[in-house]
Amino acid sequence: MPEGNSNGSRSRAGRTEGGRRRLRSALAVAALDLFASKGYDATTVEDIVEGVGVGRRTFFRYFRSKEEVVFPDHDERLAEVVEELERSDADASPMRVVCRAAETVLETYLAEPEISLKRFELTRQVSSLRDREIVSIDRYQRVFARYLRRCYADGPNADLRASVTAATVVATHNHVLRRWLKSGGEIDAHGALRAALDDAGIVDREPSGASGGAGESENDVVIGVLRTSAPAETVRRRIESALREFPGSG
Amino acid sequence: MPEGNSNGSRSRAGRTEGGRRRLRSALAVAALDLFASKGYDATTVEDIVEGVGVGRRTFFRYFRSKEEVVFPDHDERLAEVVEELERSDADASPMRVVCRAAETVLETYLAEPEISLKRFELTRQVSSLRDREIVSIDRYQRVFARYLRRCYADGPNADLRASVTAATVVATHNHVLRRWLKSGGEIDAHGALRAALDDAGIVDREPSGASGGAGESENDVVIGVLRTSAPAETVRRRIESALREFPGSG
DNA sequence: GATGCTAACGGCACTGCGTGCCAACAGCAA
DNA sequence: TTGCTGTTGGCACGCAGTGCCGTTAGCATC
Repeated sequence: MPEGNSNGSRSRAGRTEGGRRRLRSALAVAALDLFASKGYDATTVEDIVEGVGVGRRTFFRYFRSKEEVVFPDHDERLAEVVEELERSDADASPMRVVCRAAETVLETYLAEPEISLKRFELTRQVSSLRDREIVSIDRYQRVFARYLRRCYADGPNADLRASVTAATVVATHNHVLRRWLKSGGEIDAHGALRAALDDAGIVDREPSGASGGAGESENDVVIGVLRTSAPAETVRRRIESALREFPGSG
Repeated sequence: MPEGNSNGSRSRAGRTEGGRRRLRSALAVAALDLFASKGYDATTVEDIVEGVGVGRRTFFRYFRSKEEVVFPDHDERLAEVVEELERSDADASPMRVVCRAAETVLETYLAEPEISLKRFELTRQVSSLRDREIVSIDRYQRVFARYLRRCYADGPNADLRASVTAATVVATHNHVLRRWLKSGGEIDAHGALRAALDDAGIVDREPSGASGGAGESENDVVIGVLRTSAPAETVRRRIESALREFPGSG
């Protein structure tokens, strides 16, 4: 009789389906409450499960680690982004696709502001959680880079261009997210992201009339930045780099 | 008599100064050897200290954790970069300073190729070590961004520009480092970094004659990239962004 | 040479995370 | 009732990392 539980009444009811998500949620809520009240390090898994009335072993069946309870279903989120990239229109500008994906990521934070803000507070205080978040952000960046690398596959310096572009988009996303978090979720994050992507020199908006063909490009003005004293190779590279921003040329 | 050590003869010699570094090095070597031979996870701290003939407790006096033995004196390296940025010429182009710093970081890898390559092999196999490296790379990026933020302090969008530039430089550095590691340390990493920074559209080279003054800028040609259908605000931003690349205008 | 001080080391015990294993139990089908 | 499956709790275990204390080497001092 392993029912030697000091906790008398517990709904040991069979959780075939919906019960699992309820319990998972209950564990997460209890954990975050404790983390906020007595600190992350001072909170043991024992403390968490005690409040929910469940065994310590069960906790690790719902979360791989104590840290994961702070970033639940992060894998699913990442998988969603991967899927979004994979099913993206092959004709669309890769830059635009990635920017959309960044917007999707931002959306996951905006969808539940109170949780995001609470997590932000936690990650600010606990270094191990901060590190964990850095790692998950890097996962997104990797996924972006992989997608872009495929798009650029035939061009020169595909790998470098993909890495740099992914880094730029992610850095911009993080900048906006940070501002949103620091504002307590007040500012218009979507608008800020659009503006920031624009400021960062990334083409996000679809050109007004054209759909990516080369026919309308006569209206475009190409401007680059270089010195007349620069070597010819540099000039070539810079112009190539500039041309990449136009759809249909990548 | 807690000298109940099964290990009979051990040089319990007094290590006042040089002995510390020797022991630290011996521990690191023993650890890396074991990691390579029987795997990181399968190697316990007990195993490591056993070969060196030292107590388990002592290991943690030399390394804060089992992971740190793979990335020794990473904090010092970071501190060196911070110092390099702080004592940089205030008149120099911030972009150039950061690129130099990235070169310094690359140099720390090139200085001891066999260790870097061994560590690369380890981080490829062990996810926790990979995560750890991602975090330390992010530390550099943060330091770069902080420096650039100060330089851009008076300009518009200083924070965003600093973050994006830092991300770009770091991504470029990582790209080159990765290629160097994958080549087994064969390729010319320095040259590759210069070329990559150039490809990524970053101004690294000092202009041939001028020293950053405005007097010589008549020789410069300003070229940007935008669409004629873009709103006026976008045009203004893009031109501003282009002008930033010239020394004396940031 | 005896004494005291400091720094490093070894060992021990302890906390806490994460895991493997097993018995118990609910739900369902035959 | 019997068998099968999935979930749970408890238990034991390995291991990382820490606090504590006794011991020892090295050095200065009397």
